[in-house]
Amino acid sequence: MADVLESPVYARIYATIRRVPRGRVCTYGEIARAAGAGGPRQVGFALRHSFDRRLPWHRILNAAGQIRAPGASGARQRALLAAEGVRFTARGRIDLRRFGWVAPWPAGELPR
DNA sequence: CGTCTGACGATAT
DNA sequence: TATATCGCCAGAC
Repeated sequence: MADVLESPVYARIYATIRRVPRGRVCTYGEIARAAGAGGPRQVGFALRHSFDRRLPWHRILNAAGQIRAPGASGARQRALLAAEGVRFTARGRIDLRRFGWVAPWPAGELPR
């Protein structure tokens, strides 16, 4: 199990994702910044390889407020979000000004 | 090492 | 608003 996903950076990525509140959403880029990850694509990688990790993975969208999860996951994501009260625009996007959540402080650090 | 891929993001058009 | 392009970066091989 010497999985790369067990490294500290992934632990921070997952920890940050777990902080996204129900009914709110966050972007790949914001998670990456707050977790001190290499970048948005690393967050995508983390999610793609994270079955069964008790993560609110469906609350992660791209910077345009669009679902980027591939295939069936996309439809599932949309349903999960709708179930938490997140509303979509007519063209299937989410208004980040309204549902967006920004990490208050970087993972690992505490406010002072 | 070099090359390719991708659940990204910013910018130009 | 949509598409094209480029920058970015971890992993896979």
